[in-house]
Amino acid sequence: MLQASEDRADALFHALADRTRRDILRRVFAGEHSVSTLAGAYDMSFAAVQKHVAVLERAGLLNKRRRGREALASGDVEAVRSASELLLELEGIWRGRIGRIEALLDQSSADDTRRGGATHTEKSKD
Amino acid sequence: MLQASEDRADALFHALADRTRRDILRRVFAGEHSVSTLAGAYDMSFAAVQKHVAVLERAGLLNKRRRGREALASGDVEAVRSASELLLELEGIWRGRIGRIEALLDQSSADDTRRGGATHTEKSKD
DNA sequence: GAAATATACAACCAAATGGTTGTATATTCA
DNA sequence: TGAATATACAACCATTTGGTTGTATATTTC
Repeated sequence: MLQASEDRADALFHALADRTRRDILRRVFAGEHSVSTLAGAYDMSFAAVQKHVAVLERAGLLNKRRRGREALASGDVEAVRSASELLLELEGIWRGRIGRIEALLDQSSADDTRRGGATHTEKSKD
Repeated sequence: MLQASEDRADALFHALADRTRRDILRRVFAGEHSVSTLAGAYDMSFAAVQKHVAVLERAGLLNKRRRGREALASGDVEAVRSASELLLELEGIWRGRIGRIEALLDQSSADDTRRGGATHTEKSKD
């Protein structure tokens, strides 16, 4: 489906909407950290932190690589840039790669929310 | 990090993490819309859309003004800018990491005695 | 004044979220 | 080899979320 783009936006912003996850992001953007190391930084169980890391990974905000028994996580700056572009797109500012996203959103918001989405590419049919 | 600041970030990203709310935002950034008009655009109850508008309003992403019996909503660019800055902060941390890596690579040939500091404003390579 | 319209909000419900503990499976180390 | 470590994941639980319907209150409009 073409709503994949909206699914991705949902996942991105949802992942960012938690302070623990944002803090994890700051750490993994500064450098690689194992899940254990990250878990040690918070007052919650290892499993809880592991779930936060999984949410971030599913949103594409971090990548994991394996080194022996540990999983090293590092931030993916491309996903952050995607989020930034989505914000610009909301304001109605279209530039760079956003033009490509536009075509997708144009259709997907019409499908997802019925009755045509709020695209700024005037298709006026009010 | 003040908790109020994190609360605000939570609210901002949470509000953005729903496709209906993002679609509402696109509309109210394009121009003022009454809650009724917005509600008419989606396949859900008026109350549901009203709640979405309330979430966006609490996050500061839109403002409402009263005109007679209707409430006109319009987007607040400042809130979107706040969200953008939060994302830029992450990118900035990432740039710092890249800067440190480059500094280390430089050092490996120079065999300098001095260890690099945490924050380097290095050239970005996009 | 009565009816229609626009908003607000409470109460309710199913599903998702953020946490927990427990178990299983690799991998490293003594 | 056996113990400790690192990860993964299932099952469970309380709270939040996104939707519903119903009711109340202004404001237009007829």
